[in-house]
Amino acid sequence: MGYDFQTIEAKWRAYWAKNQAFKADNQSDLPKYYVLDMFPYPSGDGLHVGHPLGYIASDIFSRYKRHKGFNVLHPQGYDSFGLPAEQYAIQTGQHPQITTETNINRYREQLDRMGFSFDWSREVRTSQPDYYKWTQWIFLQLFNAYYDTKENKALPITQLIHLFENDGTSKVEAVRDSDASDFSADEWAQFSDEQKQHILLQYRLTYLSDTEVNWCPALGTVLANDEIINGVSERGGHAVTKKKMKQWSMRIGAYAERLLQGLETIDWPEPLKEMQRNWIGKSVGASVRFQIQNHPEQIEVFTTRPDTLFGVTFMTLAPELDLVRQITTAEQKQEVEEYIDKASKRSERERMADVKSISGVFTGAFAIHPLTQELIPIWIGDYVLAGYGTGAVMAVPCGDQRDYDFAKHFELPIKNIFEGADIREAAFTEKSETVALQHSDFLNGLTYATAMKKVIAHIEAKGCGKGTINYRLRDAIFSRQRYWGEPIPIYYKNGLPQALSLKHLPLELPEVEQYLPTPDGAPPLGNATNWAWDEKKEKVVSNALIDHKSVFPLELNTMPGWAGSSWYFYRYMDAKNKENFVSKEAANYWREVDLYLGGSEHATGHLLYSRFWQKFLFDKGLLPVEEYAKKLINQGMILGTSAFIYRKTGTQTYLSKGLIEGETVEPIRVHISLVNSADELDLEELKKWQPQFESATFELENGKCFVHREVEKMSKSKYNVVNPDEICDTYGADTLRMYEMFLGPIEQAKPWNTAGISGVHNFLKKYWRLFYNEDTWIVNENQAGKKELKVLHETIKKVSTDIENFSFNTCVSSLMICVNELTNLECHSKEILTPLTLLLAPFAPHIAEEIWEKLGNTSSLISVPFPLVNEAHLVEDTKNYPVSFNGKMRYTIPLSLSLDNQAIQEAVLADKRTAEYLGGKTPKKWIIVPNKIINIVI
RNA sequence: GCCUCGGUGGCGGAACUGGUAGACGCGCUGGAUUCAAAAUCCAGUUCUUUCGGGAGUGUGGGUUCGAUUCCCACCCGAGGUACCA
Repeated sequence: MGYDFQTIEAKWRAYWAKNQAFKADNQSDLPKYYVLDMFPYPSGDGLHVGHPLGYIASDIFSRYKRHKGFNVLHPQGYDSFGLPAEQYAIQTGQHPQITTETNINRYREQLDRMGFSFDWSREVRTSQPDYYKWTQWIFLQLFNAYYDTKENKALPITQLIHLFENDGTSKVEAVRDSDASDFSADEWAQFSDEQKQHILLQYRLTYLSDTEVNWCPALGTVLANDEIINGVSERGGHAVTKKKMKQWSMRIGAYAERLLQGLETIDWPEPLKEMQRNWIGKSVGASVRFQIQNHPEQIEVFTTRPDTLFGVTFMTLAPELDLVRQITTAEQKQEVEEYIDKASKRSERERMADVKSISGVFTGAFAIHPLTQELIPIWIGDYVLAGYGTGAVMAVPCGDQRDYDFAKHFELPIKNIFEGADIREAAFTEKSETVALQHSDFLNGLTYATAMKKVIAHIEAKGCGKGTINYRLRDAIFSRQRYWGEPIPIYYKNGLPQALSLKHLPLELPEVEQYLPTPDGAPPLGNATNWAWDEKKEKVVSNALIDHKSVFPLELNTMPGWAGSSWYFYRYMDAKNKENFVSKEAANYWREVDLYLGGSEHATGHLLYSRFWQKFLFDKGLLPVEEYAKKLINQGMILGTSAFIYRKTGTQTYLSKGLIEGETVEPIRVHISLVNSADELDLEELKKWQPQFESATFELENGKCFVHREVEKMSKSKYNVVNPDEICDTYGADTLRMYEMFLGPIEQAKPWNTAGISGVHNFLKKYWRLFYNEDTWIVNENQAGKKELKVLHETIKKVSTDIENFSFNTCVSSLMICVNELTNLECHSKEILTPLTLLLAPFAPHIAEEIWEKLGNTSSLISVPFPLVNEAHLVEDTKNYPVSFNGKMRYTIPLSLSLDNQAIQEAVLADKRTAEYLGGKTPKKWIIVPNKIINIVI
């Protein structure tokens, strides 16, 4: 009997399912261990080979932990709201619910096939009402909370109202909108209900604000930055403009400091923490206010270098600031308008990437320097971004390189305030303690640190500024003009948002005819006819009934993708709970995720947002810990090979790869299944694939259209996914599992190729032959010899430490070496093979179970203890000469010997080969690395 | 541009804390077995060479008795860059 993986795998899959072998209990005497994967988005292409990489690793670890005697929680679910299902719906009219369900079923089949030890009784789907009920509930918790900076935590909004009633804003220390103003208790009492609501909105942790979106009029939809190439839409190449919209935001900024501090308490990869730190971008400095000449407004700037305040020779504003139009003089108006228009067509990313071209326009207005009263010209320039700080900078060309370049380019004055610094070629950007300030009034002669202190004290005393900490982190926009997302549980009364309450949830997604925005630009939910809130009946009713007395319009935006994924790990603990998002008992038992596995591409998205929600829910006393994942491992991405054709800019003409010389083109991805191995594109299939290609024209090479290939992240949206099914058919799931681990270190990104898969499959066949010779079971009861025991225990040691260190690729190598050696030793002793099977179990569970049963065990091996190393079997043979000569001047000493340097020198000198090498000379120098190596230098 | 990671044979990769670079697997070459093939097993396989040796871990410098490993500058690839998930 050969290694019949199909039969074996089917058998054990059925066995595990029937026995619910991986169901975790919320009560146990065993220590708990929670292993979490980032749940997949169920795309239409099915699971691709990149998904399992992390899932296999976490499964190996879960299985290992079970063998080590832990109560392991290893759940799985689906992040099932998202853009692709919606786009598919727009194209085909198919309800995303149906698409999603089909995709999930396919995913489940594929996941089951790979032998993952998931506890499916705890499955969650973010798009299911009984799940998003709680996502909506968390939204309401945020809506009903504000951030108190004195207590440094979120508090109920009712408490804030209380403070307002007693003392107005005088005793309030809270995070709020920058345009919020102060009032007294009397004033508060006299405000109308609407005014009060409006004020509270400036404090709530989720609030409404005006923000910009990418609007594509031709497609009639909002686009993600991802869907835009070279400023036009990826689909169809239409123009994209910026459009202002009232949107929900989340005050993540309130948690900036705690998100930063919390990183110190968790075992996450240092590079990932660094990315989050940089994303939060804390900088210490000062904000300074400049009065605009002949104008009531002031410009507030944030600077990390207030010590250079006397070096300011101009100011630069982001072109999109409203203020720009207000202050621009009549003479400059046209030039400024043109510049604003030009800048609005460039994405923020383009603007940041482009440091070479310097552009800007003078507004004609002047600011007054708060200390010298000098007039300072106000410019606009697109190197200043509206989103960072206040969108305005005080330019100090002698101390900042970008200001310097700007000044040189437009021949603006540069005032050197650094004594002895050479600024003929470049700015002096050092925070120097040796170079003193000059031409800086009361700061003259001071260096960085002291000047900073003194100038901040001075501007604070003068009331024109103060020392501040600024964070690069921006509040998170929470509205999406999409259909396939969680409805926001809000309705509008007199234009002000009103929250639903828990008993009204879930607020279920309404049916719509069209998944696109309405013709007048409202989000897709604007197409719903049953989307109004009857305050009296407390239910959703027809839009026709809206009377603005008791029936009101509901919110039309939905939540972003990250909403549902920001708390799902707690739902797994208690997935069926109808009363609570998670019960106290379940949360207190599992507490937190012990090991979280997922890609680093989520570093500043999901992994930051979920930490924010966690801290908020912790503040509310709803969760036991402030950080939800103790340890995190980033599995590297599996990269795919994408295919591109080129679209002539501004046309519907597509070019074959070889014809792009001298043309302005955008590369457009096409699905890799439409391309053959010679990189030739099937145009007929392409036209069927997406409507934009139906009427397009193609320029071909010898009648063929060739694609350009590029290696990048494997992703549905890049149309480059490879499916694991075929490999499971040909080689089996165990081979796929081991192969993906064998490919290389788990954290490293790697392009997918199947070239080496037969090696791993051969290993499993060879492993099988340790137990079977043709049809004969050849395991014997013989005692194992010294050599065999050494091989086994070396492998146990290596495999255990490697699993603990998540070094699964070297683990597989060790198992291969072990099996080779046992084959050479012709060892079939049960004493060796029984523990060896346990070493294999986490990696190739199906074959391990099968052999385990054949070895005469009556119960499944899932809960069998992992073998322990017996050091006694590892001892080296010490009869050899203590040092061995390798032909040059190097000697090595066996690891097991511990000699002091003196003894080593004596032993080496006693060796006759040494005498030969030295040829009568005396060693000049000894280099001795204990237990490793000796060099003799003559 | 900025932040993060990576670059070692024909290929995926190994090398623990600075100590014999290339473990393990693929591929390739030769052999055994076979009527033959598949499968399996054995040997070889960084490059170069006048067979003494010489060169070699993206490039160029540096530190060190010794560098894939540490430092500096650069080149190339990947991820993220705030509405893909």
